[in-house]
Amino acid sequence: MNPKDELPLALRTAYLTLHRRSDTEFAQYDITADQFVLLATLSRGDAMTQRELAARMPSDPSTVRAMLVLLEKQRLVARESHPTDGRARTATLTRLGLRKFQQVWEAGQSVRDQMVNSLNASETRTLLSLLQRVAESLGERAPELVTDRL
Amino acid sequence: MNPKDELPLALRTAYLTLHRRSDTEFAQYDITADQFVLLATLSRGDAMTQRELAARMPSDPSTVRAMLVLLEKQRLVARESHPTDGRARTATLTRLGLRKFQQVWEAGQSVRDQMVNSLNASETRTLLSLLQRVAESLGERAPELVTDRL
DNA sequence: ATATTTTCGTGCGTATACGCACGACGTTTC
DNA sequence: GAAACGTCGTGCGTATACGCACGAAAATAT
Repeated sequence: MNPKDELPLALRTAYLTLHRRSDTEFAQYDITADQFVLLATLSRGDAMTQRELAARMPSDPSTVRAMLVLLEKQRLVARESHPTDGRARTATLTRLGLRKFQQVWEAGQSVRDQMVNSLNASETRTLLSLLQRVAESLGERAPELVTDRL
Repeated sequence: MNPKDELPLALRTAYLTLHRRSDTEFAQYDITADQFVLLATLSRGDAMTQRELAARMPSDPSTVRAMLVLLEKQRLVARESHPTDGRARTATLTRLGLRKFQQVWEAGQSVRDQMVNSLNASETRTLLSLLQRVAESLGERAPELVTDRL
């Protein structure tokens, strides 16, 4: 078995393990791991359209909408109509949402610690960089048949 | 922002990107990326209990059950009662399921290629090894308060 | 200015991911 | 052998992940 062939499964395993671990850690704050990602994204650039938010997470716009509906019920985020674009709605953290995020960021510290406690600083940087490159190379459109001729 | 703090999001982004890419690639075979993982797991050790299958994927047993129900409808897997354990049911690839898996493995080649086309062989091995270590360190139980005393 | 095209959010359908509680069966203990 | 305990699969509930089709609004073309 080539390393190449194992890579997808290893990536899947690592992610799902992280996700489970995060979910259990955040459960005491009545928040899911994915909601944490959404809150974190909002906290680093408030008041963006749902689509922009989805692009940054990254996630599907319709998924983000469903999440926003739930988070809005909990008063953690607010959606307002966009000032200039009549189609769009912007999402922002409420004050409660910001507080919640700060709390949960603290709680997540233990997960991040546990995640890297088997890596040294240099390995952490390496892993980060390799993950980013993989995501980038996969993010590009599939190499479609050349259509220049048409 | 420390690399440590970005690592979880980078892992998430890389995995979700891979998952989306795989889903679109496998769609023409009427199969999802996760179903591919299940078939691949079965193909490397046929006739295991649902729980064993779940442990190897890795996934939740109840998730695996739902997937098996769907795959059984498509005649790709079969479930039989365990020969000795009256509780358990074993899952196996049908002949159709094996053929399907072989086809889809071919189709997945392009995804795996695209995934590593920005990495050289050494980097691929490094990434694989780092991912495995991260998964391992996260897989252990959360560092609970020591209970030796009790 | 009007017509075409693109973009935004919404709503619906399906598949995963997981937790939890239940009944059935196995294993262990006494 | 009977009772206690553990393990397997099932069924249900919730949250994500995504595709697709729709109407509304913006951007573009003519």
